[in-house]
Amino acid sequence: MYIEIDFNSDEALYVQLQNQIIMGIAMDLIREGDTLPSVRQLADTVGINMHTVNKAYNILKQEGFIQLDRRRGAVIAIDIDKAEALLKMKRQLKIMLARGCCKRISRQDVHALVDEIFDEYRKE
Amino acid sequence: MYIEIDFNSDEALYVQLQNQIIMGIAMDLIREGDTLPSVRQLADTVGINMHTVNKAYNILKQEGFIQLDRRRGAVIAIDIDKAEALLKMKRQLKIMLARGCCKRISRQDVHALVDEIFDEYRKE
DNA sequence: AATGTGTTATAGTATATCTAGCACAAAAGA
DNA sequence: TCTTTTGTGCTAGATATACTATAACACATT
Repeated sequence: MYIEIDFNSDEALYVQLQNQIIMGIAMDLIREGDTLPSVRQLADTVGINMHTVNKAYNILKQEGFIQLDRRRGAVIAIDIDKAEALLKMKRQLKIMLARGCCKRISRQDVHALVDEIFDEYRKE
Repeated sequence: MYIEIDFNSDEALYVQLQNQIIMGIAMDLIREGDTLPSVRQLADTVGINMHTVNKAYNILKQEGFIQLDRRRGAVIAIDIDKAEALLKMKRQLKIMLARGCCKRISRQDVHALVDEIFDEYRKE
């Protein structure tokens, strides 16, 4: 699994790390039980500071995507709190759809986008 | 149209202003041609600094939701660049759906959420 | 004993956010 | 005309966040 960082992005580095890892899980590039690189190793290969990686890992742990262990390092371990996840998604969708609505994006447009993206993710 | 600010939120004040105004447009509480309060007036009623309101207005202008005029103030004027809006939405959806996918949120769950939210917005 | 984990502490720099005050020109109202 | 209000531009300071840099710690593995 390759992780690419855009230093010119306005997104914080640790957020970019989070997103890449989460998308890696969704696309099945890494699975439950797989280990991520150590904080020092990932920091080296990406070219950023150890603490920035550590911050990303800690948030991922807090959000229930990985577990951190002194022996094994960072391990993919999804804590499925679907109700909580749905609430968060709804909050985000509310403002995203408001923006789209103003720009005349239809309900069908959104459904199409969702389907298109979902096709790249988990094949269940 | 009422605007409420949560000072305990982790969201920046100017972002909260943006979102409230955009949702106001989506819910048809304010329409094309309507004017928003002046920066000083809104700042007073909300209890924040003038420049914070000014920042929100300027971003809204840049994103094509309002026009700023010295005579009329801030006027709702949607610049419909649907293609651009779709691109932005897709970028956001990509990471949002990845998170949901990891938490076992199904395609149908998302469609239901989208419909539920859309019902509160523009009746076309 | 050496190495590799995550973890914590401290410090420094840079950027973002919010507030405050001032000045100016254009527009509106009395 | 006079006054007020408007958006705009500018500077400045306070606070928080982001990122980097070192260093050290506790634990497990080799």
